[in-house]
Amino acid sequence: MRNATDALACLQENGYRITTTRQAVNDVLYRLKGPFTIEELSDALPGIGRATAFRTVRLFQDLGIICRVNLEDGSARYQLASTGEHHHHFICTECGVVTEFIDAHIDQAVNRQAQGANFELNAHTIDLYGIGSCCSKKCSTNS
Amino acid sequence: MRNATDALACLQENGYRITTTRQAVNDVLYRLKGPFTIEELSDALPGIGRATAFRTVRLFQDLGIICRVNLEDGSARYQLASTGEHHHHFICTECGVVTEFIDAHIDQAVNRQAQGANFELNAHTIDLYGIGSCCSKKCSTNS
DNA sequence: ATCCTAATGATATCTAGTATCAAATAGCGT
DNA sequence: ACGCTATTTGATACTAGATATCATTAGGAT
Repeated sequence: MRNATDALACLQENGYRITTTRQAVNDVLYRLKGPFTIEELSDALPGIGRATAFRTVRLFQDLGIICRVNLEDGSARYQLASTGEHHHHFICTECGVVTEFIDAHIDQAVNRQAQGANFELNAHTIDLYGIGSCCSKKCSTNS
Repeated sequence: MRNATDALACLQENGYRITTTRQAVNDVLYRLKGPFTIEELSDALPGIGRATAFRTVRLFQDLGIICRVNLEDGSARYQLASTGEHHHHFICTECGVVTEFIDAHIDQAVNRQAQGANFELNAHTIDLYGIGSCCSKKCSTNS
């Protein structure tokens, strides 16, 4: 899911209408880039109702255009699925920025653990919380 | 945190009073065993107010007596922290049972990944979703 | 251009969780 | 055992995040 038009094509392919609302949401997605709450998205789209913001986010999520990030406290953020692929998250607890990463070693270790426990693995989430490079400069005095 | 009385001792050690309410909550915790929502806990304790159920769960969580499990959909469940230690979760998407596990290999890989990305890691959560041994027998026909 | 269905927005509602505050009570000193 | 005081509790109201309802709007096939 690279280009802004891909999302629209994806809508069409799946039998959903390309409405001005969905185009507007899509535009904002590609402008925001970072993780956003639905409130933020809704604020960025004054003409669009809250319910529709939620509906559209859910639709885009179902279509794999955006992915949900669960924060430590249970609150949700969303962002463009930069890769449609499987990935994990660095979540900066200072500024909330979420960075995706892929790590084959971790995935291997996870798969081995699941096999060893006779667990039929369908999905897994790995979220790392801490201070990212985005904020570490400011925090050079801690610990 | 093995015995039901340990939780009460833990309360006392931390300067919290051992009230009948907290004892009742503690009893239910040890009876429920599996992961529960606060509503379920509240239902199991008719005499105890909703607000107190939430308060007590939070307190027990802060004391490490129970741990919070974030489900895929963002909803929260709680269960006895079988180890006070760092651990991860197998979450059975059939029956909702959560099993804890410890895996040094995964933790190592996570730490390496964080170091490589110049990310000051404070915490991480790893949740595996799939069919556990609790349910795999019933599902022997799938895939 | 017309028509039908999907999508939208306003609103009400729901759920999870927190704040408030008066009443109850744990547990201390005596 | 008794009383005192700070902690805890329950009822209630409230907030935030999200969904249901439903009349209106608009996409897009014809």
